[in-house]
Amino acid sequence: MPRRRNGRKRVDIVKMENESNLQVTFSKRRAGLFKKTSEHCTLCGAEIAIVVFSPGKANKVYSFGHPSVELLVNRFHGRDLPPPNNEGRHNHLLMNHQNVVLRELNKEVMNMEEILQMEKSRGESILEIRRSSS
Amino acid sequence: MPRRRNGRKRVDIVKMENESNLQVTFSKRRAGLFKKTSEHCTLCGAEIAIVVFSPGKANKVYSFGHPSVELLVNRFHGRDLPPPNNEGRHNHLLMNHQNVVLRELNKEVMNMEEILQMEKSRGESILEIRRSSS
DNA sequence: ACCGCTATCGTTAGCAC
DNA sequence: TGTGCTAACGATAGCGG
Repeated sequence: MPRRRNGRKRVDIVKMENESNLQVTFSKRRAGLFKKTSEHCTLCGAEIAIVVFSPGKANKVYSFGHPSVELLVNRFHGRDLPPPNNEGRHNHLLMNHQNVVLRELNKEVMNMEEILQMEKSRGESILEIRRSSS
Repeated sequence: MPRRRNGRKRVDIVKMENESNLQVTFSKRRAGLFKKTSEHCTLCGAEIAIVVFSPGKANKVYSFGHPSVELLVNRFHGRDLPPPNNEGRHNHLLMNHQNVVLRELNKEVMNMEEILQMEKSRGESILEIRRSSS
């Protein structure tokens, strides 16, 4: 007789509290994430770099990149890496780049605010329809 | 009368040949990948940077990073950024400030992503209710 | 090109070991 | 802690608009 199990339940996307569950979930989902990343590369011919730091004290690093993390990160920066010994120059370039990122993030926030507004009114209009058709 | 559709079929993980299908799949799977990445961050408190270049001529770049792609990539390279001279120190302080701003902005984006998701599923559940009550 | 739909496939939470 | 299982959940291929 096959023993009935409960199976999985929905899980809210909020920080997990239970430490040991968190570890298990971190491992499982990290594996899934890397698999999906690799599939995305192969299926679509996309070039992807991903770097994951584990939570907590361990703070181990896991990475995957095709063709390579370095190459893609350099291309992301739109330049070759500066010589690591020239600190001032390095920081200046980084700061310039951070300004760009800041600008882009701000744009992102603005876009999302717009989308959110649209979603809200969509929901409300549906409520309107329900109300008026009841 | 509800028309029966075929639904999805298994798909081998090999480079897709059909260009237009590839574009669609790239968009859909990229969205899924970023969602999973963001969920991994939130659920497990992991720190993740991901950079995706679209295939073909367009070669657009999509990225997500928490706290930020820069910070994580720098940590990945094993070089923290503390220069000791005055100018460097000045820049360093500025950069710390910018990192704080980046973190805040990223949090904002993530919060909004969450809210947006909730709004979306709210809309969908309302649609469900409408469907089942009609 | 983009969005909505849904049958089907793929991922994973909760257990048991 | 790690491996294996499976019901249930979530992602998405194939269509239609």
